[in-house]
Amino acid sequence: MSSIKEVAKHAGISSASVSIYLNDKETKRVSSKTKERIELAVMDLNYHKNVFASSLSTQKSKLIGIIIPTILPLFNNDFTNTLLSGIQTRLSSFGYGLLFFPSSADTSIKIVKEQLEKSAGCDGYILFSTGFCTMKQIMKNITEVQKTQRPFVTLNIPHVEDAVNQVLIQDLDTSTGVRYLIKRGHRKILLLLGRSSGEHAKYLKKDFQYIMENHNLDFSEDKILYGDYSAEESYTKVKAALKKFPDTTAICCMSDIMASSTLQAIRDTGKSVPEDISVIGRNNTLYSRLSYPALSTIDLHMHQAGLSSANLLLDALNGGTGTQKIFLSGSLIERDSVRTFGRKNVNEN
Amino acid sequence: MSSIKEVAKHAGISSASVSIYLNDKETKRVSSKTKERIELAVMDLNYHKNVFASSLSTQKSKLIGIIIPTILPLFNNDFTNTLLSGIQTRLSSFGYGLLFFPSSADTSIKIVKEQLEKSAGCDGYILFSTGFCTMKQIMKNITEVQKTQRPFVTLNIPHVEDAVNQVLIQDLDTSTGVRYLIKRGHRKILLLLGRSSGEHAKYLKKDFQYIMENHNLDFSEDKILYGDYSAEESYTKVKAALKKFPDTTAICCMSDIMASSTLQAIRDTGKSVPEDISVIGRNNTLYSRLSYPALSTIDLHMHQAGLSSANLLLDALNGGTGTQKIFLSGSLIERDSVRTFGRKNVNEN
DNA sequence: ATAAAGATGTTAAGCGGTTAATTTAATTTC
DNA sequence: GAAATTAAATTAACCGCTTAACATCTTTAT
Repeated sequence: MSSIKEVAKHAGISSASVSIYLNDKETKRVSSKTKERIELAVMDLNYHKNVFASSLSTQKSKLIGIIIPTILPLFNNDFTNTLLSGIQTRLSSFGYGLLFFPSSADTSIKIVKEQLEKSAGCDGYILFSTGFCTMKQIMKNITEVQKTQRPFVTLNIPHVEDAVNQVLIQDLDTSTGVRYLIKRGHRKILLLLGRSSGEHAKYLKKDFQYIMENHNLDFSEDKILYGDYSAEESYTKVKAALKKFPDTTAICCMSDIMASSTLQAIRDTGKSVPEDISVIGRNNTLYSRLSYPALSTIDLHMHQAGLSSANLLLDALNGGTGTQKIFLSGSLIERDSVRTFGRKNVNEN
Repeated sequence: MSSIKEVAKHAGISSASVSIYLNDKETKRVSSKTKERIELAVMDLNYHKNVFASSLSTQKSKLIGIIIPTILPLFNNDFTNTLLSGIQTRLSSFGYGLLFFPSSADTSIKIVKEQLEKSAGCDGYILFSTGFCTMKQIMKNITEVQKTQRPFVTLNIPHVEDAVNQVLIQDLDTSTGVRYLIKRGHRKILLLLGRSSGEHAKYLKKDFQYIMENHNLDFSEDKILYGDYSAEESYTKVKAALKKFPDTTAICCMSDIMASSTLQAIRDTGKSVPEDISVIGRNNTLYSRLSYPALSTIDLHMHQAGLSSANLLLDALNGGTGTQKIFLSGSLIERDSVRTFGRKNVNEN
């Protein structure tokens, strides 16, 4: 790897001139003849600026660290990928790169610490949360990122009081889906969640119970299924539950994949969707569009969430003062997997 | 951000000792009392090593640059995501981070140049190709990466004669799928590709034509459909093609998503799969498992390809000499979307 | 002709680590 | 108790780039 000094020597000038020119090709501080000579030397030596030296010197890296407290493989989760895609789209157009430095530590906090450690020097961070994290862990994670003194944004993390830039995805709760099913006349409803542990799950359970009891509908713990976000597990759990609760008329799923699997499970027990059982998914991914019947689902606008979080970060990076909280709410996408059950009661909330 | 000097001062020792200890906590060159003092100072000052300074000094970054010649959003493509997931899994466990530095340039070569420019200093690279690239461009891209003098691996790129580490995904051609359909008695076959331009498309077309003609089956250019890798476009194209070729009995698709969409298109023309028309997908993604009927598909083992490419890179990074080419071949996954047509002719190749 | 202004270059001190070489201190050996 | 050995800590050069400050050379203005 040739250095700026070699380029300078090759062009017969000082490295300062090279640096000045390379950082601003329109500069007036270098004559056009010299510029040509530099260009030539750069070509001849196939010079590439050393990013680390440059970052060290300028204290800017044009790099954003993505902090995801999980030990699971990345890029393997539709939900996260959509967020990342949005983030990348926006950040790229402003010249920022993305840095992923995974960790193999065993707790969410240790993971975050290690990721921050390894990516120290980034201009900013985007902090994710995962279903695993408890609220305590989330708060600790936020504290860790704050220690870097760099701008950051949280994504997929519940609202916190602190002065922290946040993009908040509403309708992470069950209410939209469940209320919709109730509105359509369903009373025997099953809820298919991802994992049973973690802050999010706790919240969802409570929420579901609240809604059901509020509408005087049957609720019991075992009407909540845990599909582990996987197709297989969801299939198994739904099939078992349908045996246990054969009068079920609707299933509210916390992901399109799980909903798609639910479709299979229902089909394989000899019932059909939506005639016998209605199903609603979540996230409006391709899965919901491609499944048969096409799934009604809740669009969480994850791509937009990614874009928005990048926007917040860019604001902060450009010296924007004050913290922002962006609330995104989901929208119901009606397709073919939900039917009205019994008589319509349109006015119910 | 506190520096190593501040830590040293705080601990009352020289920065060299701090550096030595921090890089090897078991070192004999620092006394245990001093170690404690360093630990304390690090805690007090919330010290994080500056990655750029460290990389500059050691000429190692523990970073792998991912070079993907596309201007499309990343993390938005099942195919690439699966590869990335494999790569990340393996590289992470060896402490490497991933760097994405997208570019907005307008040609594949410029993109690669810009990405390399911005990520100069990475320990190694993984070079992707995309459907857009022609063979010429691919070769130029390889040359660009070679110029960095760093270890690199190509992924999703056709075999090249040069001494380049490559993971080659066999069955990128149509033959497996088409031959399988022929073997099952189909003669009126449609091929659904992604894009019509680029090296890959050219190859696929030729391949298809060869197989069809070799089996004395009807071939014409318009039996090749281009779904642009998207669900919508595929749907439209398949629907139109079914009108044009109503006697079609099988469709070979170059992605599960496109196949899934094909399923819909067939359903919406009043025919059923596999009774009237057989469909085969490609990549064995969740889409193929979750669709109805479950899609027969060709598992390309993309996750393994990602792992393998990381392995190659790690070998090279550790001074491994010689180049390796890993060939991965796909396996046919038989599910419910293909039926035997007419009489079986098992012995046909 | 001379001062002022403008254009073009260079010098050198960082940025925050790492590490070979060296010094200083503590032990061991005889 | 002096010499040799080992342990512990330090010095200072270096990684490659940036940039404030300074130097030199042209122009332009007066």
